[in-house]
Amino acid sequence: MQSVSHVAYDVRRLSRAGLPLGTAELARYLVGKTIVRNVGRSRIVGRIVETEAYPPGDSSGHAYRGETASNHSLFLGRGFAYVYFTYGMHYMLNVSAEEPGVGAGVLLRALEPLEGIKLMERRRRTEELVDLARGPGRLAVALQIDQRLDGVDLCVDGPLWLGTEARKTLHIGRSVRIGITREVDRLMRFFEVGNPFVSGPKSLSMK
DNA sequence: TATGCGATATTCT
DNA sequence: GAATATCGCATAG
Repeated sequence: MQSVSHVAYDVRRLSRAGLPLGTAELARYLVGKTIVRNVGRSRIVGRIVETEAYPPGDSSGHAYRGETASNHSLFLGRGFAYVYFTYGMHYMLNVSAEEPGVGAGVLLRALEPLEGIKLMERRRRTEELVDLARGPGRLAVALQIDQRLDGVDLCVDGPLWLGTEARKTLHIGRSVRIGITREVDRLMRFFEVGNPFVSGPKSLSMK
């Protein structure tokens, strides 16, 4: 029997012009879209099922205190990768939002694995499908993300890009964000309702 | 399902 | 020195 990881999905790159203006709008738009990681001759494809918006002026966002060497990618305009390292061991992958010169980003928090599942299993050291990319740290490991991908244009052919949806997206829910201590009440987290690959407590992902 | 803890490195105070 | 957009393992309910 053919393994799921060998199915080729017909996903095409999202164009920058097609990305909505506004950080929250982009975060919502990206739920159901795909992310494609080319590594060597193989590729990994995941369906984005959970995101968080960190809009301009939000004190929980990394761009809040202005542009620095480390958060530069958040200011490139929309559709670029912003990769950072936290908790001493985890990389996080964001998509920059807003116009060039304005710092904002969308954190990709969870994927539904579609293609390259064997590669993800190897990297994650587990064969538990729902755990491969559920949570931002796991997602980065599964996609082989590190600081070398910081600043990559996600709208051109290359090591990492955003793709069209592989299937219809049903209901998109909204909640507070996870793991932050400032601006905790803003409803800036988006997810596909009922999708088992969404991270966080179930109580946050009902609607 | 919830809560607690330790691991670990970069950034900011 | 403290905090951190987390994870995996432990234990309890």
